[in-house]
This record gives sequence, C-alpha cells and structure tokens, in this order.
Amino acid sequence: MPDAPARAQALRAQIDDANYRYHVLDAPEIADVAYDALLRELIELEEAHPELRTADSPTQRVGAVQAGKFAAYEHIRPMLSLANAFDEEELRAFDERVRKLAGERDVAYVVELKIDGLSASLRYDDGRLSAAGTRGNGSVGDDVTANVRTVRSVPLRLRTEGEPPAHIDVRGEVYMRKSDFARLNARRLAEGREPFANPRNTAAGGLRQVDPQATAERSLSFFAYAVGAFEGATPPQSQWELLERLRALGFATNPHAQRCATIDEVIACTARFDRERDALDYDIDGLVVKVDDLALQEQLGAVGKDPRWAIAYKFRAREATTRLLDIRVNVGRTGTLNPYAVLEPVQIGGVTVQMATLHNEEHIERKDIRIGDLVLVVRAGDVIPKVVGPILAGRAADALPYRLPTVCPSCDEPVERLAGEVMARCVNWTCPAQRVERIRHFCTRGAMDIEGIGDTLAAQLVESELVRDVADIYALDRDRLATLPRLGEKTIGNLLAAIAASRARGLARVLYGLGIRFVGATNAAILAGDFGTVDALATASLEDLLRSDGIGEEIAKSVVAFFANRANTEVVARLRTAGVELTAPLRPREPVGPLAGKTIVLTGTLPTLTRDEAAELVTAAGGKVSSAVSKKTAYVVAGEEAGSKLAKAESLGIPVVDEAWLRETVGASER
DNA sequence: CCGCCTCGAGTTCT
DNA sequence: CTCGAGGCGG
Repeated sequence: MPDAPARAQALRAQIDDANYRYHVLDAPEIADVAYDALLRELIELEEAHPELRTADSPTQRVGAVQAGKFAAYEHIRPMLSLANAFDEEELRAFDERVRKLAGERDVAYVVELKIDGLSASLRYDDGRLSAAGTRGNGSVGDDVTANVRTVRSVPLRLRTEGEPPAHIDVRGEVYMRKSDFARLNARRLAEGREPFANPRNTAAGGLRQVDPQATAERSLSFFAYAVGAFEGATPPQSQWELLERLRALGFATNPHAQRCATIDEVIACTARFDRERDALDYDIDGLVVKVDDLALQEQLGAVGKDPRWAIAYKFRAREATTRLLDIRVNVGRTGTLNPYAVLEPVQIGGVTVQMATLHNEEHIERKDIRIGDLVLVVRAGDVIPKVVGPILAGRAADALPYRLPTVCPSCDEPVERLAGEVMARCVNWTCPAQRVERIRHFCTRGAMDIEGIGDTLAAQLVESELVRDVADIYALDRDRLATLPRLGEKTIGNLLAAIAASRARGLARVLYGLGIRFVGATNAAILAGDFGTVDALATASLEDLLRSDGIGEEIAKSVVAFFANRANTEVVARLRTAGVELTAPLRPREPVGPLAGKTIVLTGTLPTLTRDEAAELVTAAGGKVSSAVSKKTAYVVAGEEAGSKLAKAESLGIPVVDEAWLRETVGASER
C-alpha cells in the first residue's frame, strides 16, 4: 500500500512549485495536463483520507482551478434546508407546532430516508434533461449537467404519455451504493491505488470530476424526492402522490418511504430505521418528515430558511472528533504489546467512548497518529470504536511520531519484534502481566470455566503471589483466599466450588486453557481427540502431530516447543497431582446424526438458546460449527440482529434457517 | 504458488 | 466482528 501522507505531501509540494513557476515566475515547467493529473490525484487522495486535507492544501484554494471548472447553476426556486430533530421530544414539538397552525386537527406525514449523499436539482424542459446543479448555498450551486448525465438512475427523458410538462425541476439525492463503493475500492486496491474513505465523499468527489467519464466510473445513483417547479401539468395534492408521479415519470424514489397518520407512527419509524440502517445498501443519516398535504405545506410556509412543514430527524452520530490524550500499552496473554488510545471522553451513538485499540505500532505509523492529535473516531455497524486517523490541521507543531516502548511496560524486560511480524512481544515467560492474562484465560468459559476469576481477581492473585501459574489455582484454600481484600465467606465458598468443578472439564479444554500458541478451542479439540492423553501429546514428535487433520508445521512446532519447556511440563504434572482430568475420549470415527457432515454457521441472537448451547446441539447432531460463511456452509442459523454473515449467506445462496428449524432437526434424532 | 477456508486473538461499554 | 495468518487443495 502506498504511503498516503507522504504522497500527499509530495503532491502538494509539486503543485505549489508549479503554481509558483506559473503565476509568479511566469515560467511553467510542467504541462497543463501533467498539472491536472497531479491535482486530480491529490483531490482523490484527500477524498480517500479526509484527515489529510489541510487548510493550506492547493485543493482548498478558493477560485483555483477546481472551483473555476464549473459554471454557476441558479436554482429557480431555492433548495431548502431543514431544521433538525434529535429525539422523540423534538419530533413531538414539531407536530404540536404543525397542528396548531393547521387548526388542531390530525396531520398525516410522509417519512422518507435521509440518504447520505449530495442533493441536486435536475431541470427538464419539454421532457428532456436540460441542466443539473448541486445544492450549493441553496440559491446557486455548481452546474454538473455532464456528470449527472452519467448517473444511470437519472432519466435523460421523462416517461410520459402525451405531452410532457413544459418545465419541471426534480430534486433528489445523488449517492453511492455501498456495494458499488466496495467494488470500486476493490478495483482501486488491485490497481495499487489508495481506497476511498466512504461512499459519501466518493459520490461528492465523483460529481465534481472534470471528466464525466471519471464520474461514470464511480457508478453513482439517484433518488428523487421533491419538485422545485412544476409547469404545464396539474400539480399533485400530496407528497405521497408526488412520489408516485415521480416514479411514473421514470425516477427512482426510495422504496422505504412511509405514510404515517400520526406522529406516533412517525416515531415508530425512527426506531425501526435506526435498527435497520446497516442492512441498507446505502448510508442514511436520518429521516425526513414532511407534511403530506401540499396545500397545508403552502399554508405553513417557512420561517427564515427552514420550512415549517418538514423536519430532518437525525440519528445519533456514529463518528466524532476528540483529543487523543495518550497512547498506552497492554500486554496480552501471548506477550503481545497492544497499544490503545486514551481519548477525551466523547459521545458516539449514545455511549461514551474513551478507549480504542490501536492494534500495533505499524498501524499507528501508517496512520501517523500522534499523542495530542485531534482524531476522528467512528463506531460503525459494529460496536467497537475505531480511530480513523488524525485531523492534521489541528496538530501541535511539537507533536512527535509515536514509538512503542522498547521494554515491557509490565516487567521492564526488552521487547522483541521478529522480522516479518506485526506484533511486538514481551518474551519473558514470568512477566506479571502475562501471568495475569494466562490465568484469566484459563478460567474463561471456553476453557476451564471457573466463574469468579476474572481480570480483577486474577490480578490480585498474581499480585499477592498466591498464584504464579495455572496449577496454583488448585492449591487455593479458604485461609489463603481470606487474605485478599473484599472476599467474603460466601464468595470464597462459591469460588472453591467452581475450582473443584473445573477438574472434570477434560483434556481439550485444559489444552485450550494452557494457551499454547496457535492452539485455540478448535485445534485443542482436534489434538485431544487424536491423542487422548497429555502424555501422548507431550511425547509426540513433529511427524506424529502433522498427521492430525488441520495441524500443520507451525502449530506442530508450537506444541513441541511448549512441551519441551520444563516449566510447562511441571505445570502439567502439578495439574495431574491436583486431580485435573487430563484425558479425552478418542474421536469417534465418523460423525452420525441428522447434521452429519454438515457445516453450520451461527449468527445473531437466537430467541432462547445461547451461542454455546446452539453449538452443542449442532455438534451433538453430528454437525460442525464454523465461524465464517463460505461455499461449504450447509446452513446459516440466524437470529435477531444478524450481521454481515447473513448478507454473505444470501449472496452465496446458502439456506438461512432459524432456531425452531435447528431444534426440530436436532430433536428428530433423539426420538 | 495462489486462492479459498478456517482458526486465533484481541476488542468497548453497560 | 474483523483482521491477520496458517493449512491445504488445485
């Protein structure tokens, strides 16, 4: 991947230099074509990385090449701006105002999606597209006629029977579909170019291309939602009818528009679309609520620039800028140094975000994130916040590039980063931070499932030196635990019971709990099933291990290395003494059951089963649970709020079923 | 050797 | 959930 910040800098320098020679020295050194190419590349780069756009960038030069490229487009009737509502209360206040002015009667509304693109106005004379302009300041925008012509969903000629209207201005939103955006970026990556940041910027930039061919390549789309001027035809009576008329004229209108009889129905829509917005193939940032009756709209009029008959309901923002206060480093169970951002607390999508992972040093370097920067943080379809990048314009002059510490923040031993690896590691096996993490991992649900030992207690146990390795857990007793703060009689009892119960989990979960590199839950189960006992595994050679399905060179080496370490074999020996079950039933040859040989993927929240319970049902029926959807997947079991896996299943034509289906299919085997 | 398929590891807030 | 990387079939 090219280094975007450096490239932008280089482009700016070249363009500034060319400008200087041209305008000041009057001695151009590069051809206009070459200059255009440089400027275009910079514009694209800044679209892909808005954080790279600086106030002094040549692209921001008012009246420079870019702005001068478009003629002014005057709107016959100004394009509206809308007042915003951010919650239910403000929507009700809007309704109150409307009803008061309408004479205290019920008012019907039309709710439309607020597409995140750019609004435009299209002029048709005698049924033909004659001109198109961006919104601009509402009265005057840019003339982008040639570019709009490349948008497939814009009819070049109206579909009418008989006489077309003499003149009509159609307003709508030019936007880019997420699927088209993904395709475009995939192509750019294949060509070794920087991908764009988001569909909106790409659509906006697309309309401003000098070369309409370049606009066409971005595959933009258009939804019509209003009419500015309407001459030579009987005007519609309502917004709802207007949308129908637009469809009849050959325009795409958004299919999710709703007619609502009361404000309560409108409010129900807001909740529904906020939930469903991720499933749409385009970004929306809210809803537009309009009074349906056009005569009433007229009567309500406008205050200042905002009409009184419509309001934009905005979803809670999913991105925000905030200050990066510090970069700190956690040490993971495997010794990896995991840098994370400490942010000035900021509200995003209804929660306060104050931390976000920064993954690794290379990631921070690539995005050029520095302590003290103003950063853009998003919380997109997933819940996990992400630092997109710094806002360079606000950077302090003395901000330094970030360097990962060279010693472990927990044990002060030197950090190692192997050639070709992204993660830096603390290789000190006795590092306290790693001890804590290893113990916590051993006790997690997928491993030994010891309820009560989480981060806090694990840290306390290591700190107090009651526990140094996982075998020490089984040596804990009432007296020793009582020395820890805030552990009552009852808690201790529960904890000891949980520890006792964990002895019987079996080899697969012990292996997983030990935290051998590359051995997660799946590989642990494979090894346990193939070898049956720890001793068989501990004495297995590289060749023995490689015979197991799915175990390759790296995993085998990691297992051999683990058992070659004296400290590890001692831990295993002490687990045995403590009475921990270290054998597993050998794997049955062929799975049997109604789902035998089938790969199932679970997604979303099922009505009554937890993820683990559902997985157990599948396994018991001879099926295999996998984490990602592929061509080999037999069924996808989907619940509430299913995400990308459901979409993937649909695109691959894989049958999607629900919990009831699973119960029925599995239940059949038990009778 | 490439491209798919999987697995492992880390992840924020309430 | 997503990313990076190991395993393995073509």
